[in-house]
Amino acid sequence: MSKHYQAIRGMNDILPDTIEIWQYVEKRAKETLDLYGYQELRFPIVEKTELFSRSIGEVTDIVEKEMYTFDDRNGDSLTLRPEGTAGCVRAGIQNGLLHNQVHRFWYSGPMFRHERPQKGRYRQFHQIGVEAFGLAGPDIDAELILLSSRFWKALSIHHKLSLEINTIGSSEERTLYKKALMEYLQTRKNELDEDSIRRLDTNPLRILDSKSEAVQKVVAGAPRFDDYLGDESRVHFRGVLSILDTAGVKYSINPRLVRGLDYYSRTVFEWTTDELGAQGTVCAGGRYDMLVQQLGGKAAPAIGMAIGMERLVALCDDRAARQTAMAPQVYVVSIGPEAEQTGLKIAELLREKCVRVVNHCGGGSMKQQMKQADRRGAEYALILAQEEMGKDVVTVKMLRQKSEQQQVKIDQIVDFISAIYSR
RNA sequence: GUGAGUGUAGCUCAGUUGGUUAGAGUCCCGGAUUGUGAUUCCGGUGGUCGUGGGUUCGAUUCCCAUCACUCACCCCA
Repeated sequence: MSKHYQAIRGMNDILPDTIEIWQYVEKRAKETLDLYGYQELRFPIVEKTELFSRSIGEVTDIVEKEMYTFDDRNGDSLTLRPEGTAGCVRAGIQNGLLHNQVHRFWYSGPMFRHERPQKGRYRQFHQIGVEAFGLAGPDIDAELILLSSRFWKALSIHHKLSLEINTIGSSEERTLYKKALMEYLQTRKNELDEDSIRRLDTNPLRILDSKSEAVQKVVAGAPRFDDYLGDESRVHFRGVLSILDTAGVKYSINPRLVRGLDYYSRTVFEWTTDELGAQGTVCAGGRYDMLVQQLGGKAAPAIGMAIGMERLVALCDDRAARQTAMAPQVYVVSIGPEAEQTGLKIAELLREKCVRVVNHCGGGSMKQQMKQADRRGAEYALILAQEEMGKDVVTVKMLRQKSEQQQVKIDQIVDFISAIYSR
């Protein structure tokens, strides 16, 4: 046991049993994204380390201690992507897609962060990322939220999620506010807990969100971000909310909602659930108007969101997913070399007619083969053995309900079965 | 990185106040059913009790260390 190889901590195998739910979720995702005209994009899992440290922020936890970083053979520092936006923007710039253009993109795939695993948090996890470039108005912010909301409905988990939204203003407004906040907190430093004191230097905004009651008392008297918000940011935020109101999307404004990554500005939002323990954020996003320019492109407004697949899958009812499962329609049971050959031929002809057929391989008794047919969830067993070979027939047995099995001439069996499955 | 909990058959779990052959269900294989699955009945395969060390006449059980998993903190999707 201990000598067996084990998967890397926090990196999971997804087996056929649960892959059904993944495929169901992925299918609904693509359908929804198609409805809004978002185009899929694929880019590498590895990028230059600098791309991530510059875009995510040097002093964030992700960059400081969570990245899988290694040296390439030529000495370049490379990193397994901890999130998708940086790579997406890099790909967009490199291929000239973000120059005075409007684009709506999505992508999906694994991300890597070296964190202590727990429920809903893994070292290799999967995200669906959605990004829109070249649009500055509140309408695109709202569109992303509407899109996500429609996605939850498509998965029938709408009732399990609630939307929190906030604005964190422009980076100038945030810098001013951060300074005021830090000055205030310094004066009451002795009332803060250890975590909060550490955050004073790294991420003071996070202190607003502290779970400690004592810290919350301090926070209550802190300067309010609202007072630092400029007119443009204010109007933008109101614009987003008004579209959500018109569309009937419920939300709650959470003034303490702060995103962890440096590049966010203005609108930020999160869809959360209380069914997943401590990691309740299923989808989160926000605007990042400065990032494209910061990474060397021509300045372009942008907004994006990321959906955590593992968390989403955990929320989905697996019964819904199983309805789309692809059990074989026909299982071919054959005994003897002649029957095996005939069975193989019939299986191929049926596949020609788009019938899903599993051909029993490896021989064995009829009992064993029938057992496998049942196991695989097949609807029909086609039995070919000595008796059938002598009479040029195939025995057709319905496995999912009680009915008399019947024999069909070999030259008619393909039409017989494909007639059942043609609509 | 910090803390708590849990490691017994492929899987889900009992159990041993420290005592000689470690149990059940499930799965797999065989038989009842020499050509028929799912149900039922009978039998069988399968375990260095996570790993290493200590205490003891004797450790799966107690102690220490270590590894893994789980949950929470932190952080985040």
